[in-house]
Amino acid sequence: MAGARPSAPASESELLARAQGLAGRTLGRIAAEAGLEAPADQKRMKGWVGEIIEWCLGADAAALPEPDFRAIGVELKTLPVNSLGRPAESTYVCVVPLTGELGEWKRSNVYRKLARVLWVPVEADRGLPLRHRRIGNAFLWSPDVDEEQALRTDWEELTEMIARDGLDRVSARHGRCLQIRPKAAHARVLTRHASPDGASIQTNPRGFYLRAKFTGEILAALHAGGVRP
DNA sequence: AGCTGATCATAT
DNA sequence: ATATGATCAGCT
Repeated sequence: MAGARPSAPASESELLARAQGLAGRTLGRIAAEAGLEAPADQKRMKGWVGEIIEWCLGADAAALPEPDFRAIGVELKTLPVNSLGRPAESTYVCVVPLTGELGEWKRSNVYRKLARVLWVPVEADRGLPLRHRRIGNAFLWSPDVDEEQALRTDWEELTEMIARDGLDRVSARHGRCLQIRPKAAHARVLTRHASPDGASIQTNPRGFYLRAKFTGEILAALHAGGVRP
């Protein structure tokens, strides 16, 4: 790498200022500053956008089950947006725990991951090469009361459904803002899961995802001048 | 066009 | 295999 990785930000305002400093720049440009080149094969480097932004901002918890910015407890999420500025994809949150207790909402990984998020919109039209994609205006977010209620309701319903009917009865069609979808290298990857009757079975790992409709509403509230906590 | 199920890269 | 980072691809 040509450039040195920035140190971790010491505060939310420092992180936000850094992230907003990326607005309008292309991924090719910030990659060059890190001594990298944007991959030509964007179909294979699915996580590259998130990783380069993490690098630029000094995230220090990569590949750990913790917030990206450990000291200040902030999670970084890039938000792929189309030419209209609307989210083009769902947002992965975390894996669905398949063993152990159900727990309660406020102790769930979903709640903890989403408690404080730095959203970084990035252009993501499929025909646009990675190096030409521009970064948008980053913003800090926590769920407001309505959003948290909606997330909590989905989480509790999905969790109860798994316990009552089994994971294999839960599809991506369930959940208004939070959904469950496969999360693995491929469909043959299996992990252990306790079925409702107590038997241990093998199943494809799943993840919690935010629907694009939900993240789109977060963006819309911003543009409407909504005040956020 | 939107959505669901499947998939790709990397680190531990 | 499990977790991180996500987007792809095909069907409705």
